[in-house]
Amino acid sequence: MKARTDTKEKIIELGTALIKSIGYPSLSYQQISSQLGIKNAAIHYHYPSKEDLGCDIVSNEIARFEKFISSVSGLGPLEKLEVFLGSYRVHLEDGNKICLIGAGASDFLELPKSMQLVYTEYLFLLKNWFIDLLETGRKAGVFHFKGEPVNKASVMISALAGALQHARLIGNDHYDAVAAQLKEDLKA
Amino acid sequence: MKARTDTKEKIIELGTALIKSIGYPSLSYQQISSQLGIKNAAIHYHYPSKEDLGCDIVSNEIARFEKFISSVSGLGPLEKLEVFLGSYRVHLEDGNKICLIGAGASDFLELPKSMQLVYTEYLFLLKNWFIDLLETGRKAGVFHFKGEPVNKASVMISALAGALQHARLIGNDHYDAVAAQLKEDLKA
DNA sequence: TTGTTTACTTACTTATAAGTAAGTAATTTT
DNA sequence: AAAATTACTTACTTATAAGTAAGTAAACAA
Repeated sequence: MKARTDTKEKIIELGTALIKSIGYPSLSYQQISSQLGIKNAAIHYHYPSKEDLGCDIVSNEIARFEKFISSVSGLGPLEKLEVFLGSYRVHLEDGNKICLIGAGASDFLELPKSMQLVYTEYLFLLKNWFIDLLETGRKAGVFHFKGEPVNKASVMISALAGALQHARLIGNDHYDAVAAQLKEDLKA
Repeated sequence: MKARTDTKEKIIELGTALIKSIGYPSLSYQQISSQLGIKNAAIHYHYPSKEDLGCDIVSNEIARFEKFISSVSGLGPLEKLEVFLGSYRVHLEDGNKICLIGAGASDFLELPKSMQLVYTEYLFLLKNWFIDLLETGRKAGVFHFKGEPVNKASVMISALAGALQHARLIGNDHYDAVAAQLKEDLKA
């Protein structure tokens, strides 16, 4: 097996899971290589530096989110929100992970500039999608809230990211309570 | 200077700031000792292991929060909320720190059991204070919201913790937008 | 079928981390 | 004044981290 492998994809997949579990600074080539049954240098072959790997992990997650956006583009505001909430909740059952943005944000000051830039791009993308969702939903009479969509969107994305984290300390019910209250608050 | 020093207090203070900046796993004895002008072993004298230091930092923050609770006990619900929001916002101006619970939560799976337990105790304390605040405020007709106080409190503490983190990526305005919207949502 | 590229492994370097043992000087206690 | 305690420093150990240089075997291209 010297050509055509899926090692690079496996590195990204496992690297993503590890950052969501333990964060970028605690992520080591050792953990990836041992779990994939390869050597450290094999990772360096695909990603010369840890920074390269980190950037590709975030970029990959952006691409996945863009696919998500397309895939729900035909749905109504309420259904879009439900799908998003569901995909977000998966983190909890999958080893009490947190979302990638939350993980990147709490390690932000330790990240290389290149990673910071990609993370910022990712959060803007997410926030804008949410703003549009709330704006469209309100115009359609599906969502009800005070103030500007941008401010409500800010509350919702930060509450969901924070809830995943807090759930680690006090249990998954905390996340469900947050998600339920956010939906309740959007009703008439 | 061989007796009666305030080195231990300085270690706690700087250690707290460093955890809020870069997180517990990235915190090193080296950074503390160099900034305080002492040697690594001096920290080990006061805190034999990093785990001891970590636990004391969180315990110390709990004690500080308990003092905060007492200090605002005479205020009305709205004033209590304002003081809390203000003290929370300080993190932003102070080198884009995040709150200690948020920092601990995102590194939770890397922490020793002893630290996890103290963090859990801290979050329960904070959440319960918030629940009581919302419950009292609603009975007094100051706050208005749907659902149970516990759920609204969950949203608010997670939104604020998440907002401090997200502000690192997209600017401090994000936190202010979250704080403003949360207050707006509590009005009649 | 020879040469080149791909996808690695082996073996190494350098840096930094937590932690420890032994020594020391000032202070405090007896 | 002597003994003990406090608050360190010096010097060391062990572990783990990212990263690199050189070698190798399979696949593919010419």
